Amino acid sequence: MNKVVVKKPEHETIYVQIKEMVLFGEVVPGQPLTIHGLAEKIGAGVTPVREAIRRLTAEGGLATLENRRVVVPTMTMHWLEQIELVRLTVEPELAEIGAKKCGLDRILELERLDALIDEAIQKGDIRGYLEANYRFHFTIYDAADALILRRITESLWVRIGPSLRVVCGRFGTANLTDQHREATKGLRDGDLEKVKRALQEDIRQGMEFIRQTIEV
Amino acid sequence: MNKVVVKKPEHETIYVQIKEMVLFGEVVPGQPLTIHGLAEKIGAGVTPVREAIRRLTAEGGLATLENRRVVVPTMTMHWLEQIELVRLTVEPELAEIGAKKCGLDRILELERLDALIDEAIQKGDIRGYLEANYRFHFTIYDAADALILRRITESLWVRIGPSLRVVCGRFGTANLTDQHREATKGLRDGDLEKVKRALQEDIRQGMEFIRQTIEV
DNA sequence: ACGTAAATAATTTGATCAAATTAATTGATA
DNA sequence: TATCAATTAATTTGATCAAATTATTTACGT
Repeated sequence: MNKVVVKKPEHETIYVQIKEMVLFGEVVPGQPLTIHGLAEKIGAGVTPVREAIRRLTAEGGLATLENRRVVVPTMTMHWLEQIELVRLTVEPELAEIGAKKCGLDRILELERLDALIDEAIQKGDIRGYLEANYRFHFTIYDAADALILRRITESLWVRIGPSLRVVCGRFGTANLTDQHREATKGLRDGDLEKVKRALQEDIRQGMEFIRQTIEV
Repeated sequence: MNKVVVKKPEHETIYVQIKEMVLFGEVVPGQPLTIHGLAEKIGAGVTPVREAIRRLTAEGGLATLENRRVVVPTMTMHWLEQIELVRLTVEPELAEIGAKKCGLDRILELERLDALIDEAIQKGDIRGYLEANYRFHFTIYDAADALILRRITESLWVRIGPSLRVVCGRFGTANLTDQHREATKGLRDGDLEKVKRALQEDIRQGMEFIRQTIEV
């Protein structure tokens, strides 16, 4: 009867917290972060915070300068192209595999998230939009049960999170086009190609938005 | 005149050390690693070792079990397919971009490494082969100057390092086919397509070897 | 005012240790 | 012998602090 509760180490939960700060636009490109600052904000010691930072840095969500300072990386055109290349390879693949395995419960969850996205767009709730959007995508991807592709994708999302926040601030949530309805319909109808195309289009549009916020 | 020497933090150098243990076959799939064990072996405190482990774990070179134990992951067929998919997308791309930018100095370096590879194969020097092979590939990739693709590729290589060591042990270095000569020739002649094809073939063969070591 | 060096402050870094967690061992019981 | 609980050992984890490193400010001279 034991092991019902597996208490996770603190560096694990801290990692998730900081990752969500990055993913959901609570930090801004170029923003410096200090270990003590994060530890205090989160209410934890510096040791587990350091472990969490190293982990997120390895995934590209943060970067350490030569000076040992930790910052939120700023997107460059060069990076954007690389990210788009891999996203367009991996995510439609993940979506196709995942769509095949999506049970009704997951489809219902996706429709719920779809509604959340619309609601957030209506309200202009940037954080809400970013979170629901993330959960929508990764609910499909998780169904694929493809750990490696999933982790690569996650490492690309932590890189674009802060930029998406800038996009929302610049253009407003109202202008965000929405391929989620198409994807959900494709799932309902078992039309895998439609799901795949919707995701491809979603990625292309998202990256294009970011491209427009990069000053030359 | 200062900043001539930027002293790197210990967790950085420890990270490199452990990564090379993984990349160059000094650890074996499934092998458990302890923080204290590594700290003692390396001659360092546990704190920087922990940071290094989190980083390498984020890249897939190590894995932490539910029990908080750190192990070298064992390859599965499922993972192999995902890794092959991404490798075949990213590495030929990196090779093509890199080949364009390869100066003579780099080509000479590649020919030197090519000779080292042959030598290691002759001697049956597994560690030497793995290291020279790694440096050969990443000398081309580094020329591409594409950070994101480079880091994705590195994260795939730390995943296959321990398996390659098994391959060498099983089949012997003598049976390793060698596409490096082809790639080098292509570089000399400015034949980018040849470089790309050689890399593709190299990847396919390497992954096929690993496939044969996975018990069903 | 301008640059530069010294002094101060802020931050990161690494060692240490007690507490928490997990693994291995022992011993008792059936 | 096998099983299970209790005990012991091993390991991870997180807080703390001094030292090292880097950033900022101050003081000084031109």
